[in-house]
Amino acid sequence: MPPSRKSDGHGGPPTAQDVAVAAGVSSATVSRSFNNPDKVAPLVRARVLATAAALGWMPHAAGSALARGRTNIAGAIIPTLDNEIFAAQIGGMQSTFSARSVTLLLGCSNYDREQAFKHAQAMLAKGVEALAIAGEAHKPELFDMIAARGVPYVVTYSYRTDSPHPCIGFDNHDAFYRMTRYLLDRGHRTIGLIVQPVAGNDRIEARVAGVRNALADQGLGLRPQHVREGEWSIGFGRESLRAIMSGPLPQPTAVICGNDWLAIGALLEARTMGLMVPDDLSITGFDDVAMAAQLEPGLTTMRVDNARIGSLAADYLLARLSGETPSPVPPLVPEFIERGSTAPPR
Amino acid sequence: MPPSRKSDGHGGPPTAQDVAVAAGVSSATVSRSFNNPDKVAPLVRARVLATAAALGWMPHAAGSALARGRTNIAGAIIPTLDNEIFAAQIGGMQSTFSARSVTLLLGCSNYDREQAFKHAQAMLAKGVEALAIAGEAHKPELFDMIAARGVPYVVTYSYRTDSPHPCIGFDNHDAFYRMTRYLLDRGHRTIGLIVQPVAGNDRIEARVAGVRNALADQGLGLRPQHVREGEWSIGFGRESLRAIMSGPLPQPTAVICGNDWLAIGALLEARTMGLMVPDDLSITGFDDVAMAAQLEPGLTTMRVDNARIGSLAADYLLARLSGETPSPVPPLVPEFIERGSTAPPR
DNA sequence: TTGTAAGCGTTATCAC
DNA sequence: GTGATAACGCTTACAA
Repeated sequence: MPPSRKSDGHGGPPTAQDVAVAAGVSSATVSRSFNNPDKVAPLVRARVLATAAALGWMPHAAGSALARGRTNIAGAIIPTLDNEIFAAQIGGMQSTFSARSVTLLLGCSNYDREQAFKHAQAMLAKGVEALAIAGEAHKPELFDMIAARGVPYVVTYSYRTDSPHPCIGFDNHDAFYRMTRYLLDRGHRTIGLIVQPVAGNDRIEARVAGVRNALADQGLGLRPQHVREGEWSIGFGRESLRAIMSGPLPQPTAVICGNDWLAIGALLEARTMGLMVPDDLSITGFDDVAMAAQLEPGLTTMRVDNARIGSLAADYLLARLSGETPSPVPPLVPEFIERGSTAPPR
Repeated sequence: MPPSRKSDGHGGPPTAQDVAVAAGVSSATVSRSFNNPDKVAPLVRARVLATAAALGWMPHAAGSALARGRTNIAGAIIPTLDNEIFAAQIGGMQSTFSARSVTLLLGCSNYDREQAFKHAQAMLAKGVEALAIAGEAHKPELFDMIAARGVPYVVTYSYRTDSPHPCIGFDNHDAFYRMTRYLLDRGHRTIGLIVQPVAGNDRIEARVAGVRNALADQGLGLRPQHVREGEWSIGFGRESLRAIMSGPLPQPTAVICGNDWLAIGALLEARTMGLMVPDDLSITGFDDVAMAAQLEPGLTTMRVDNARIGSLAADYLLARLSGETPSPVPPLVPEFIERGSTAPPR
């Protein structure tokens, strides 16, 4: 039988008080032995530590949170873990926080503002001391609530120079502007676009705007029949490419995809349709998933260090928690990766 | 300026006491208005709710945890979010917990027992009321500690009928036994194996044992030069297949892979080497990732509903928390998916 | 129906 | 160097 059950008078896990009586000291000394080791006689401390270990005591966080006014809990709200970019971000954040013994509360909004708000509320009630939130397309009440509690926060994945929020991420508009410019520079004039749902997703909105603006700068535009919006999946990529390439003329000589999975679908479908990539059609993705380099031809795409976004966010928040006023984190710059799926049009 | 800052006497977020004075009631009534609405006069309650909303009050979880002895926090420990199967599990768990307003604390062990133990310790200190732990290959102290605190827990992903732990997952041994039998039944006699690192991973260990036992039942075995163990990645799959197929004769007519990414690597490398799949070589995977169906030929694999593992685990733990003694959850059965990457040997 | 008051487990401020 | 003791914010008998 484990020593901590029933061996004390009151069931449940042992308290500092239990340790105190067992060690023949006061509960204050128990607390000090752990939090202010220098202020307690070495011998006494050794005894306290030993009995604490014997009883399997660990300080109950709720009590200490109340007394200290600190919880050592941070929260992260992301749309979904199904997307590996968010999974990687959480992984990076988790490990950075964990190194400073901050535990991470996780909430997934499923791209729903209401759920995101609920999670934020629950987390603030749990006393999170810092909050990382993916994207800035949220209910204003969410940010009001955070501000009202004075909890440091960051918005991840978005980055606009004129954003009212501290951002850690990259400029989605700029990334897709660059990608579009790359294609324009190679001579493409008719370009298609396959993207994730725009509604309530400021990152995708920015990407689409980036494409449109790059085209507009050359006096060009997207034809409606060349634009497809839907769930990011290989399947939707395939279906969209077929729709675009079997629609009315003129057909695009290049298709920009909102992420690699859409692009991989497009690439595979192009192959199925007997189109030569990149000669008949250039295709670009985003994220540089492992598969992007393995296809034949390889996928031209852009890479972002997602885990780094997470750890940068954690670093920033940790700095805020230690009272510092960290300088704004400069935007990450997605790395352009040119592979075989792009070329000048025939 | 938000109403909750400085408008009260003491800085920081408003407390139930602040709401109480503002509404002209006692703090007990504030608490009741939220937790026992029937026990308070409708008019008073309305007033309390209104002022609480006006002040932006929400109960501080640490206080209520202390008073109630309940935290409404659960913890999950997984190896890594980089693997989509764990990400999916956490997603399912998160959403089920969240529907019952339990928030989820996340810890990633990076396949390191020590880290897993540390996370468990930190989580217990935070007062998690339930714990889900991936796999059962952990320090015994971890389970002792959990038992000492009387916290309900489940082991996910593993399933052995004789496990001392409540398990929610599938029988890894059985799954790979079946897969091997499938190949044997089709006439394969020399089979290769490419798997993830076995050390400290009971699931992979079980998979390897499943393959070996199915072979042994036919008086066969794995030749050392046909077995490769390393990080799961397309790259390692490629490299391993090349090593196996360019090694000494006899070469295997089928290669079993520990997951789909290894198998996809093997498939691509086989193509590069000019081997015909499935005629020259059969290849199998595990997980049924989206890409598995898209390759040419499609990958024969097995599918597990990972999100379901997460939500079943959450359901089980929630039941335990409401004092029930849920009957053991039967093992999930991975669905066998036959595609073009397997055939009888030439 | 409502208020009073006693905890919950910890830490911090005092005295000693 | 150590021990009382008073918070911390909330819930819940128990009284009124």
